[in-house]
Amino acid sequence: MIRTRAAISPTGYPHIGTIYQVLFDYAFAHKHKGKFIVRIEDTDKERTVADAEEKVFKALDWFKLVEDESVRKTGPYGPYRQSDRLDIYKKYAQELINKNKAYYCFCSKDRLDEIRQKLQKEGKPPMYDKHCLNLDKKTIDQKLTNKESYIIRLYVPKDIKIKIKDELRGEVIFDSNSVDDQVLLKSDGYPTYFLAVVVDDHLMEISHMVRGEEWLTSSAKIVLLYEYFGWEKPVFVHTPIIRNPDRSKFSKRQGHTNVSWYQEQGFFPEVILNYLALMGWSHPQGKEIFTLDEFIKLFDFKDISPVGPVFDLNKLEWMNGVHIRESQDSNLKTQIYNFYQKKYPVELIEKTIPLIKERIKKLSDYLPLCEFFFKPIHDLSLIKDRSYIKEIHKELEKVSDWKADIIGESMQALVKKLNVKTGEFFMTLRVAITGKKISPPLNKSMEILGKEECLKRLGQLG
RNA sequence: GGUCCCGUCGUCUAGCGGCCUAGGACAUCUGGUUUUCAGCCAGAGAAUCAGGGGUUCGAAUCCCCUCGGGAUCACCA
Repeated sequence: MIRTRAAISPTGYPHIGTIYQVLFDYAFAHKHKGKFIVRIEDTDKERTVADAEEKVFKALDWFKLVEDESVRKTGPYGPYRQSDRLDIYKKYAQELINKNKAYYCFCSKDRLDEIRQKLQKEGKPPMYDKHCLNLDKKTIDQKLTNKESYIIRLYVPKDIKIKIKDELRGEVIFDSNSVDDQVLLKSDGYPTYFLAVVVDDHLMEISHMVRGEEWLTSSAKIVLLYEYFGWEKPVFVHTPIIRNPDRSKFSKRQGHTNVSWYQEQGFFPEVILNYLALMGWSHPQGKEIFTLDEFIKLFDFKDISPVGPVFDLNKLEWMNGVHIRESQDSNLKTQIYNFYQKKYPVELIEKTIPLIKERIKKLSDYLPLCEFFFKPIHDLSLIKDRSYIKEIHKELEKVSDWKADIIGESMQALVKKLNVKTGEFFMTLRVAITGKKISPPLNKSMEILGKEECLKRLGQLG
């Protein structure tokens, strides 16, 4: 049974990188008729944010990357929130102590800071000096009965090689001397990430541990823990991390990392997924546009390239534009209507769709282009020559059959009569009607606006 | 700094020893359609496959070194 999981730490807004991970988890699980689980990793009390959990689920719903098991959709492996599993971690930490694979540490934070600083000064990696490793049993018991504050550390032996097989990179070998005696259980009784993931992934029977490449270095600790417990390891997959243009980790300083931004801009979730899928993975036939179902069918971790891809908003916009152009008009109408909180009359939006479909790349492009349909916009500074606006008004009054092509013919005739430049004339008319130099096709727009409204707008200028 | 990962057009990538005088997509530029802007159509430029050594009849593809970039080194995840 294939079981993948997203380990979500509820510390803020859903990150686009998280969705990137989840996409792979979800696709792989679905491809193999397995299960995709969402686990809330809230073992850092300081950083946990109250409504972050809810936001994550909302984001997953938006993308339709819905999980099979989670805190809100309970299954046989719960609880799915780590803060609800504290007793479990304690038990397993104790097991490691009993096996001599972990040990109590009573060092003060000050002491730890001290040795860290000292090592750093010497240019060495800052690691714990195993000071408490060899405390005798009596001392430990005494300290424990005295209720001294303690943590539990992982025992990492000297001079061994720790091997991990990564699905994308093959075998990666670490020297245990460069692996720190990681804290497993904190003084507040909460586990650290390392203990918690291993215990949970095992108990929840996760078959593929998919996480970002930033975790690769620390996977030696994970491997050690699996071996200490005597548990079968999952398949390790370290996916590339999305990069900024300067190739550093994708950050909000250089890009838009919050899912909410993409929602506000009017990107479509399926398009974002399509785009994300193309980062590190490519369709066997070189297709760029495909559905999630198609991706699921074709996807395999083995085909992901380990190179960290730079996020290209340009291409995403292009894709979103393609999606809009390929949408059903009625569907697009509803999308726009809802996007603007139903503020604008849906019948009017419907009429404008054919005019703007090829002109917008995201839903938020709609209003700047179409606002004039809903209210008059006048910008006199854009009009060079207002002298013939009265003529236009007079001419349009005569148009009885208010249709785009007839309006157009009448205006063309006026251009000849006035002997002015066609381009200039229509630019004047365009600005008079739409308030902007860039607009949807003019005649059609005028038809939609209606004769009365058009004459009114011209009247106000003439 | 130690350790680990990575390195094909500006960007995403195809390529898995001969089909590569390196293909596609986005972006850029040019022309066409045109009453603006898009869209569409046509075309162009753009990678000495990071560099240097090997292996081989033959290397973007295999090996080694160098360089470059990234990640990580918390009682954070």
